[in-house]
Amino acid sequence: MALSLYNTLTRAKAPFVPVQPPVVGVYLCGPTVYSEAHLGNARGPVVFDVLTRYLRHLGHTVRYVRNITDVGHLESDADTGEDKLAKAARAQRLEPMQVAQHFANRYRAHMAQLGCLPPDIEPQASGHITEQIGLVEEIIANGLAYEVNGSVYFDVPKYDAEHDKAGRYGKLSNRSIEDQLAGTRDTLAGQDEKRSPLDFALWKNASPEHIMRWPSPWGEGFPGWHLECSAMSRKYLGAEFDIHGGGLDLMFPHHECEIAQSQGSHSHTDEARVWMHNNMITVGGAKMSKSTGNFITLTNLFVEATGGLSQAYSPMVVRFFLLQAHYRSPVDVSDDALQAARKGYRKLMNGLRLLPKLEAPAAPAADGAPADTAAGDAELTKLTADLWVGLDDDLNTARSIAALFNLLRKFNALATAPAARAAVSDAALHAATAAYRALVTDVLGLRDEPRANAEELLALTLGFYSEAKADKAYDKVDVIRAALKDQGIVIKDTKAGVEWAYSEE
RNA sequence: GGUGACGUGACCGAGCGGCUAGGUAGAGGUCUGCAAAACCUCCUACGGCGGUUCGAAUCCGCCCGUCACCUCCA
Repeated sequence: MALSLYNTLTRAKAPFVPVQPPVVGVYLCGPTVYSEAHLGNARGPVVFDVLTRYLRHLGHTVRYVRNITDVGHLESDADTGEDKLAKAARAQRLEPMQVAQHFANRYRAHMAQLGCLPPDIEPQASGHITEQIGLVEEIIANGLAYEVNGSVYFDVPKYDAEHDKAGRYGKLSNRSIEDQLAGTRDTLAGQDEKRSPLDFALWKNASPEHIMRWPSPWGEGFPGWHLECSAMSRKYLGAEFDIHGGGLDLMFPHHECEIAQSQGSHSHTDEARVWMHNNMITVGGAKMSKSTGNFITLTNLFVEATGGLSQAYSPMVVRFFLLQAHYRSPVDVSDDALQAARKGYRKLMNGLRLLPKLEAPAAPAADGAPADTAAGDAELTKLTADLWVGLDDDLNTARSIAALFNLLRKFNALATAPAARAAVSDAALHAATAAYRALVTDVLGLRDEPRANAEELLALTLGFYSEAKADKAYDKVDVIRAALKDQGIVIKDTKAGVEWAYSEE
């Protein structure tokens, strides 16, 4: 079976076929780095981390691009038109880039904790002003944008009329411009400069107090809301690449505008063949969102009981929790759900620890006769094949995880019952253990999080050492000394008692 | 108002017309110095009302309820 993905553009699942095999280009809309990331911000990166891992597992060469937005988006409710980064910078008396760097560092650290491999390219909007200006010029050259007072706007109605065939404005989110005109609010600053309320800014003129500004053919200003992703994805992945991802809340207007910019530039493409959108994380049934204050930051979640939860939850538990649901379903966070995820995750890790034991060759039968393993092997092979069915079906990690538990039950039975072990061949079992390990660690990206405290284990060992010494059981004493020395630890018998130090050898 | 989701057993969560989802919790059992883990068995389901069909959690209609987007947002 082959990988199928749900494409928002077509509203259907289709087998995934690379535009230019063997390379697969994947772009994920990254964070705006002006504040702490919350749990909701983690879902997309985790989902697309699994996607890129799985594509690589399938043999594709992936170029995974995830941007950092460090050119602040405008605050919707700020009458000054101040952007988020500038606002955060002013509040903390810092350079905007200092704010961006700080939160970008924290974001990367959090993503690493969550087991997300770093993207291959992590472009920053501020480093691609030239490309963005170039894109605006292309759109102007095509007659689909106009300048007013140093700002440039995309002409949505004109674009929509001209692109009847290539795809009207609203093709991604399934909206018509008529509907949108009926429901438009006109509260945004600079609205009066637009020819149509649907038009969106490609370039904004910077007011004198605006700190983040760059020179352009239209004067000093800063790029529009949606421009960076179009410019940077094209630079690093080409005018038409494979997969563009992001949260469902980015579908409109962000991704819709990206497509319009791409179609309206010299690219004339939908930017990506496949558009994928992960659903939202909710708390108490309501979407997690910075602006409403309804969120749990990753920092808090990882280290303390927060947001009504009974305890902190480790990054791997959180990752497992997210993957236990399908990415297009909403996920509600609750203490009960996280508790269940914690136990399930540990069960899976115990399975990982069981594998080496299973990989030992089967003991030969007492009578020397070869065992009949046909039935046992068939069952094992079926359980193993089932592991990938879910992932192939639009990255249904929930189903693959269910299959893992089914295989794990079999593993546990084999590990405790010699008769059952004899009923399967080494080859079939090895294939199964290899698949389990590959799915858990390589594709789902779940790793063991040791919970034991090394210092406490050491203290326990030193207790046994002291007892053995008191008993003059020097054979035990020597064993403990030697074992700890292998770990780089030396035991020191001092007048004050037993102590330890790092071996300096 | 427009667009789009969703409502599954105590909790979470798969399911895309017939065939065990899975995890957690609960009950009983095997094992066990105690305990844990593991294994076996069991227990609560498909919001409501109609319709299509030999057969529906799964398709259609209506109703009730929840949510998201239409403004920055993963």
